[in-house]
Amino acid sequence: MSHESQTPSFSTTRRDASCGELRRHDAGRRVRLCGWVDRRRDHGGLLFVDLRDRWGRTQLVFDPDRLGAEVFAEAGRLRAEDVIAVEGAVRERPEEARSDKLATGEIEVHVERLELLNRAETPPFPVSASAREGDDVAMETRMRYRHIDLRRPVVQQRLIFRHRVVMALRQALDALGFVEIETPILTRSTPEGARDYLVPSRLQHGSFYALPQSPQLFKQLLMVAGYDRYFQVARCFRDEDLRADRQPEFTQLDLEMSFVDEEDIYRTLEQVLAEVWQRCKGVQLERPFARLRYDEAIARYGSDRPDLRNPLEIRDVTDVAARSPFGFLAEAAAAPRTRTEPGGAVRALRVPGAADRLSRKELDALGELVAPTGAKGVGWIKVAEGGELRGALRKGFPDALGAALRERLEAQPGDLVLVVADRNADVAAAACGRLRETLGRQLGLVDTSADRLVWITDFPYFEYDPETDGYIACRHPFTQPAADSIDRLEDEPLAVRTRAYDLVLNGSEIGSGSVRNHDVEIQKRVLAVMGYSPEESEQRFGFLMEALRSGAPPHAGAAIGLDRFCALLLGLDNLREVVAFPKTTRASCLLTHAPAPVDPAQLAALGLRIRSDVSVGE
RNA sequence: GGGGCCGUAGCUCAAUUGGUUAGAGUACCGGACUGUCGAUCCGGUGGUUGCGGGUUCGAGUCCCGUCGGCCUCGCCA
Repeated sequence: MSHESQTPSFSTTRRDASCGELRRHDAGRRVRLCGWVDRRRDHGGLLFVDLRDRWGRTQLVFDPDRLGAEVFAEAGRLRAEDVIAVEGAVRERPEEARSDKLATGEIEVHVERLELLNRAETPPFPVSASAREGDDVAMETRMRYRHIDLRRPVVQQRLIFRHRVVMALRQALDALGFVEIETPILTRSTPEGARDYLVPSRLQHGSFYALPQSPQLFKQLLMVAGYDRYFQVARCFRDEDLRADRQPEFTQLDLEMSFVDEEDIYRTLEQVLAEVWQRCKGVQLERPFARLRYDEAIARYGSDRPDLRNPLEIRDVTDVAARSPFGFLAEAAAAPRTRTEPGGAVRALRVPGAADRLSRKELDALGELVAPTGAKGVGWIKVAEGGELRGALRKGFPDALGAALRERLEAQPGDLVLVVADRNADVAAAACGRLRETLGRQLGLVDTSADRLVWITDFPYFEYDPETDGYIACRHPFTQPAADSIDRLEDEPLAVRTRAYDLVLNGSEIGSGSVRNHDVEIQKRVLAVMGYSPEESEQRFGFLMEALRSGAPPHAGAAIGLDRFCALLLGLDNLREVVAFPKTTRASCLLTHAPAPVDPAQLAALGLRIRSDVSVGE
């Protein structure tokens, strides 16, 4: 899984070595070891105990011929997870008794003295790595006994891997002149868009701190303060519903630089991440990373976080479909762009050689797959041996249209072509994106042998919000609008693009960032588009505006979702696997039973009273 | 807030159409065993089937409620 870091010396007052380091050349040494009883194999007249710590396992031999009867009897009473200290002689194992399953398999320690440091209750589930496979312990049980779960070698390796990732990041950033600075946890609400966790103030009844959703504003203030290059391994809090890839508190690698543009952020992060791959996975990352403009990503992959390991690509066939005798094709193609609608489109996905790989039933099921995107259905055409088209949709592309379609898609005999038409191009794109993802996986087209990173750039600044008939920022509103679209801020907000970027790894967004507004006038105009009056802007973000007026350098930054990043690097799909003390989907900690009711006196001190007539969520 | 799945021994699971005394592996306890490494062999303990109610001659199984966990849509970068 990972590269061993160098083992430090374990010589302390209680032990001479860890359980993972003794080798054949240590034979003859007298050593003291400490650890947990991993497993014991009791032969009556001879007793083996595997002693475990986080560095490995070492076989202990209790031989009554070399041991007092009392000590041997004491050894016989050892049970899994008892904590012991032993002293004995390292011996090379007999040839036939060597084990290649253990790094220490060539030696064993013949115990002469045994000290039981602490007796352990029978654990609720096995800690030993050599427990039977396939009997995965339920996450609920693991979280309830997390201190024991965390003792399992697989879990330890994950957290240690995470540590190595963080260390690689820290060292790489330090080498580049970055300064790690902590920002407040008790702060005030920042406009990140999520619900805040609130902390009541004892000294000011009725006022609340908010836990930060990110250090966004603080890091901008640090740029204003002249700190040039800042980073932080920052805890962030968002009080929203949970998912496998979402915890209520999570960690970001947060960074910000002054006197830079996008390119500097790209180069910096690429260098820092290459360091992580190098040191944590032993892999040389290809640099620079790939780049895609947002509209290009949507057009070719139907997603703003495409998995580039999937070779399938979407093509636009709107112009061909516009001439189709099929009404739904021609109408979708002709749907006009309006103030709030992007216009219609017909998109096609060619799946090479797949004409015979999907059954009629599977093809019909694609419609359901695509339904959540709002698409009405999926048409399909197969390219037969002679090049002629097959399937119900072929009549929608007669004669020259069929040829045009084949040419556009570079379709070969044996190919399957999936077509989605919609009066909203975004829907057609999203539907094709889903088809691409699902078929790529289902047909085994995704090349999982290498990690693929890609920057997504040139996002639209605003999104139309039908509920308020207004505009909301797609990213966050402190991003600079792209220079060549800034004039459209007031008259055509949807045409404005941001200087924001996402970093996508194997189809998952692992980070995002932007070039910030350092010009207070532009910042005001952006907030105005979002419906903030100058007074409101000043009231909510006054401290930022003030800072921007006080000598703010041009600055830009980014943040990497560290938990998700580590999970992806380890090929895990649940953040809980890389978080030491994770929470459930209801945001409780099964180990500490947080959140919990508090003493009435505590509430009184805060000036709070719990109303029983208001249910949760109201 | 909505949807889906799940809850049986410490753990991982089984239990026919609603049927009689709820089983297995492992863990645990006891015994045997001097080269094992998932030790092996023999024996044994262990159950409020999450909780509450209902239907039924009869409920682990069906229905309602509730608690908890997981996944997911909304929400959230």
